[in-house]
Amino acid sequence: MTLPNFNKHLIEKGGLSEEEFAQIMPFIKTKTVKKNEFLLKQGDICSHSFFVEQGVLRFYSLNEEGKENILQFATEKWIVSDRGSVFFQEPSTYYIDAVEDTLTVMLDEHFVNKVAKINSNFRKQNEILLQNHIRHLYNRISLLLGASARVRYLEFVNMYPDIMLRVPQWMIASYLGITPESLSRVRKALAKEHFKS
Amino acid sequence: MTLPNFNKHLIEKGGLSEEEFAQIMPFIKTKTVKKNEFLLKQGDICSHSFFVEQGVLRFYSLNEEGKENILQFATEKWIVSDRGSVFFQEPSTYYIDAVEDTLTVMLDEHFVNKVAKINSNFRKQNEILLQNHIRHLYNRISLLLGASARVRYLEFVNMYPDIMLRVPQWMIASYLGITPESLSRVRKALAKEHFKS
DNA sequence: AGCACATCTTATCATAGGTCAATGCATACC
DNA sequence: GGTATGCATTGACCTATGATAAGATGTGCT
Repeated sequence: MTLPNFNKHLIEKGGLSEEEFAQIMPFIKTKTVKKNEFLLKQGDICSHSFFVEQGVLRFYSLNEEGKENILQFATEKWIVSDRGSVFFQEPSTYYIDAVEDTLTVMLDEHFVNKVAKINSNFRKQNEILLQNHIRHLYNRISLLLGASARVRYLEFVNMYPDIMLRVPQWMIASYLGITPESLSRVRKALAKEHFKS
Repeated sequence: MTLPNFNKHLIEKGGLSEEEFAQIMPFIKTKTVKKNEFLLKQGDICSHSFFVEQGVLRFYSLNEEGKENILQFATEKWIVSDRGSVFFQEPSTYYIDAVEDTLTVMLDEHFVNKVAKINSNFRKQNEILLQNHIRHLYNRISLLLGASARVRYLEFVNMYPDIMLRVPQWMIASYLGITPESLSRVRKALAKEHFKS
């Protein structure tokens, strides 16, 4: 099995050489999930992070009334995980399932350490990704605190034009914290304005 | 100058011994900010993280219309920072100022490395804090996506009863993503219900 | 081809929360 | 002691978004 995206990621973002990547390959496991199948359910202990080699995943929680709140999408070269659950070995309160048939690379809690032994830069590179992740989360919180549905949508389209095209609209609505109907209205209004000008 | 909270934090959460802590002390710098003074403004490069020894800080952004969105409060033993700005040495888009007169310990980007040299567990402990932080952010996003003002307020009170008592109500409203008037109404409704029962 | 099911749209109505303005309290300041 | 300032509350009104329900469109499955 060849994993071109995983390879690229570790080389470009992880700072590894081709040879170092080859050393890692024997240890890695992959997992395929079909559309709508789960990688993680509430109550499970999340034993791995999932690198998306090909496909789309979603990471979400359910509130008391059963409403889904989508926290994150992941397309190629993204990593999703309930980090808390992996790290602390506690039951997760989240779900991960596949939006499309997806091929993932399973990364266990020792993955970073193992790779760092091969190339010590990797730890640093990994920290960069973590810090960037936190930045994104702060940015997302800012938007949720202060911006209208319309602005949130525009930001989303701007930030993730690719995801726009691959996930159904009602999931985007969930990611934005609005109903599908509201998103439909927002889009209609935007289309109208655009047409006028 | 003695820093009992900083001491406790590094020993209890960082896993250091008293002796190791003593080794660190010579390198640390503190900074005092009066109420309403700034530690960071938009456009600055955030050169330090700030550990709160005594007092309360707030971390916020301003949107285009000048509305403040409070991302975080920090009381004793918390660390605030625009991590992205510290890490990547880029201008921040955030503000940090003092809600009360506050004594902080300034931690530069090498702090973790320096301490890790003295006690190698520290890196791990630090990662635990980071992971916990991410967990909190996810939880916050879930609430903002799916919960009413009332539920968000109740969660806040439950999670941070101490902060409740130390910051003005309009700041809590900002943290919750609602107006002070709305928060006042939510509180009124809750008080009424409580009285009935 | 035809049916079942998903998704998206549209319309109507309901409501949480925003906006604006006035009032009442504290507390700091002169 | 009096005045100014910041904060919380309240009321009247408004608006964005939610809820519900009914089509419209599309797409996979048999």
